Amino acid sequence: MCHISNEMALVKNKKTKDGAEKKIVDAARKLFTEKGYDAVKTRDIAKEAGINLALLNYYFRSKENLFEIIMKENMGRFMEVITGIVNNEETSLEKKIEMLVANYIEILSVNPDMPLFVISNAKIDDHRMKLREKFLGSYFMKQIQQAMKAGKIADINPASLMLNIVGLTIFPFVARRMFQSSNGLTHEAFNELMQERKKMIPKWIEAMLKVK
Amino acid sequence: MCHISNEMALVKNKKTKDGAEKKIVDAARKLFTEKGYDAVKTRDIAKEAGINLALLNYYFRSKENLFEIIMKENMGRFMEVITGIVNNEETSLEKKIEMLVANYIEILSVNPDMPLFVISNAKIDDHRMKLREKFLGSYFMKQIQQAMKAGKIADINPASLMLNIVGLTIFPFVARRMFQSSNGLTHEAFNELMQERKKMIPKWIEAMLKVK
DNA sequence: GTCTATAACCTGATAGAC
DNA sequence: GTCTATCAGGTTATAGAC
Repeated sequence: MCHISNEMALVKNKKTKDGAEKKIVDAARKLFTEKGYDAVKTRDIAKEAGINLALLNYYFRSKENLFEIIMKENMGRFMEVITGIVNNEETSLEKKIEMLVANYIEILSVNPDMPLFVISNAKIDDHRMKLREKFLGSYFMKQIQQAMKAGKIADINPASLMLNIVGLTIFPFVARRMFQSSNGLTHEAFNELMQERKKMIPKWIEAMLKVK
Repeated sequence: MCHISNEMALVKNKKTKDGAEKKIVDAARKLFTEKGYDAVKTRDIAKEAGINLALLNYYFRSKENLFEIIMKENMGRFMEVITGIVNNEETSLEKKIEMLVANYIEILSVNPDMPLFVISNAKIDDHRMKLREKFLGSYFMKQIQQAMKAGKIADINPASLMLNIVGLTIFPFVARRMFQSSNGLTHEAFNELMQERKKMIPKWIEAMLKVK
């Protein structure tokens, strides 16, 4: 993508980035993802980043701006993964479902608060609408429709199928806090459960696809 | 339920309640449920209720107090329904699943923002932990375990089964805003979709319960 | 670039008139 | 009971020194 001779310049321009700017973004990502926009104060971010409040505004001009950056980051990661899997013309239907589930769970195990962040932040409304289009306009959907015509799977509303795959996979993360209370599931037990579901969900989906 | 002669007294005691107090609660319910605790300002509630800010504090003393009332309202409705269904010793496993799904969807169709409210409000942490216990300690779970022993259904982690039922049912409401954008699903189409799912989810669950 | 100090604004809650 | 006015504290953002 770029010549070796350019790399030094790149490093010089963008710096190695363990400076204040990166510290602030890291702190913002952590706090916003955990608690949402309103609950996080710019002072919290500055403190978490170990820098001064004024510096945050020097780099990012406003709280809203900083939030926007984190949000795009989060949405982007998800979208990339989905798009890659869902438009691959080489893989089978079964493989796609398996990959979707596995990749979601992989990403979310590292960043379990992300779904709640995406879903519950009113500020996101503009950005998050593309998931549906990405799914419904994909090669994956073509495969589904072909299989339905061939009688290999039962008729199902595409939106419902999408809700089933995404719901079975993501819902546990969304509702995670309801089960991880003091006397509830430990962090380890939750992850174990999700690893188990990673194997089962594709099988469950297949079974569902045979129901008339 | 109550004698006609009592009705006048009731009206006198509790008032007809289209006074300020009810207006405030109604406004608070709407806004809190839609946007969450932090995003809603007491001024917003007062404005929505068409009364003055001071009156809100006169009746409810604090924002937190008012929130608590709404929350108990929301949690209460859900809990009642679940408890009733899940501990009924007369109904079959299949019937219970069907009733859980149908009742959830019924309640949520009227109040579609409720799940997001419950799930995403950090303030609720104390109250919401009982769902898991209610489920896992129920007669419903006994039936599941019996059926598993009898080989009628495949072995499944009880927590996973619960996540499947609740997830398939509730997730669409949680993620609703992602699909109901300008060029997305209309309100009517969404409700139609959920009515369809009301029929299908019990069948899907049954199919899943046969997967090894 | 980074800091301290402070301006400008927002928000929950109360005092006090009616 | 209901209102206007206002307080006390918090919060975002900026000015200005270094």
